[in-house]
Amino acid sequence: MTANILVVEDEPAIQELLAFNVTQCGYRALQASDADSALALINRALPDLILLDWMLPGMSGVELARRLRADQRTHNIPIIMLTARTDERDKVLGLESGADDYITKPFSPRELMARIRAVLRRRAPQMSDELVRVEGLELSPVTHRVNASGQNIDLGPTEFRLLHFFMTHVERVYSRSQLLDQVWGDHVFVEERTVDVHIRRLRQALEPSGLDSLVQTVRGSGYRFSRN
Amino acid sequence: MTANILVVEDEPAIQELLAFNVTQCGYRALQASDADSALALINRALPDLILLDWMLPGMSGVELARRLRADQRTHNIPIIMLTARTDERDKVLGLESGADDYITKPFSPRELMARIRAVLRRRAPQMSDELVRVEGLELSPVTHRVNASGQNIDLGPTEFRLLHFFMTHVERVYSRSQLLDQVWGDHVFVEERTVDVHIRRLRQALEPSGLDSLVQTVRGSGYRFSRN
DNA sequence: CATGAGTGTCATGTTTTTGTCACAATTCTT
DNA sequence: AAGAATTGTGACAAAAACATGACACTCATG
Repeated sequence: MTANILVVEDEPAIQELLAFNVTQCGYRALQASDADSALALINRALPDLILLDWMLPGMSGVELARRLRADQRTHNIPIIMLTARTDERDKVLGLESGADDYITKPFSPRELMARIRAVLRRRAPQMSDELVRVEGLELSPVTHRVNASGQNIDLGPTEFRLLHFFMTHVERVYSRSQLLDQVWGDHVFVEERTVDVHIRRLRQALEPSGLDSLVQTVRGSGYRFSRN
Repeated sequence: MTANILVVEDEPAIQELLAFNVTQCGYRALQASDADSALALINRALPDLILLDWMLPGMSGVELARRLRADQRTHNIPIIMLTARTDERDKVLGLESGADDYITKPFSPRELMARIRAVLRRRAPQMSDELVRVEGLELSPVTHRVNASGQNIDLGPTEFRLLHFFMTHVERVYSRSQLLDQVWGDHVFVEERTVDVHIRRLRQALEPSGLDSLVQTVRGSGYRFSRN
């Protein structure tokens, strides 16, 4: 879920600064200090975004950007170009390099982050915003509402995600740790029994509509969402 | 249904490049190289969007933008400002002059297109200047007024845009960053919490009419405008 | 140049959410 | 049936999310 961001910058201090800011914001930072090792890294672990320094030893950032655009696999990885200064000469090159955004040094971390988020958001594939229906239950990711045969049901964020997951994965049994991975995220450290508590809260919320029986416990294995 | 885009740029090479990219993307391109001929063209064939160079011989781009905003008919034509400068003060100026977005040279065609699409998309659902009515609330984009069952409500510019956006996007939940994109513009670097403050100001303004309950907060997700 | 409106940010209150635990209830083993 | 696992429940403290009020800054206007 967290995006991988590749930082390509030859000056160690700036590279570190960039990587720091990136990780600080919850992204994973990959680092390269020249175009060749960047290419190698890109082929190995396709990043979700590339912060690319304009000037690099050997192959320049512009050249690297061109190559990435030429390759089918890397064709639509967004690139944010880092430039030291905006001078006329660079303008012409910049128009064709295929970068998605530019940022000139010196830059503020906030501006950098804003641009990263903006670019990622633009690229973000639209999630399945479809209305999910199961057995008289309707959950709409878009409006963030749940209702059981007309009656509105309100849930806390976690219960909402949990129900959403269940409704899109009916019939199948999930262990507590699987649910933690899927609903909480695979990086969080919480007790497995916490799942029980949220299952209970979900059932409690569904109770007035009588649909709480959809949340079934499979002793020794986990939970399942299903009619029957 | 293809949109007309007016390119106002004095440097012939860049003008051509812009026009080329614009048509390449399926839009119709109109061209002008100074503010006066731009005005003439605008009055003749109202374009759907204007790409406006910051620096122009004679009347500057900023001045032209101001005039367009002052005129009833051109008041809501979206403008994307093209600027060579990158410092914060100019950015603010550009925005307050009424531009919907701006882009600094050097820019890539990709970036330009992304912004054009973004701006057009933003404008599209709002259609014309029709009076918007929701649940006893009336908002008129033309007169820039809001009233709740006869009682006039006055709002600051930001609250007005926020309410306008909400009224034309009822029921759906928007995250703070989405609201920043939609109401502020996706290039503005402001704290996400700023949204909270403006939500509060909007609620405060709606309170006397009791309609403040339409602005709902969805914990962990954002805000929603809706009855219920 | 003072004034007042409009904004963005911050510090501080308030409310909700959440993870954990202790203990009750249930089911399974022997 | 007793004991061992396993799951359900209610309570609670800590954390997170949100609301609110204050303040500084900018800018157009008089």
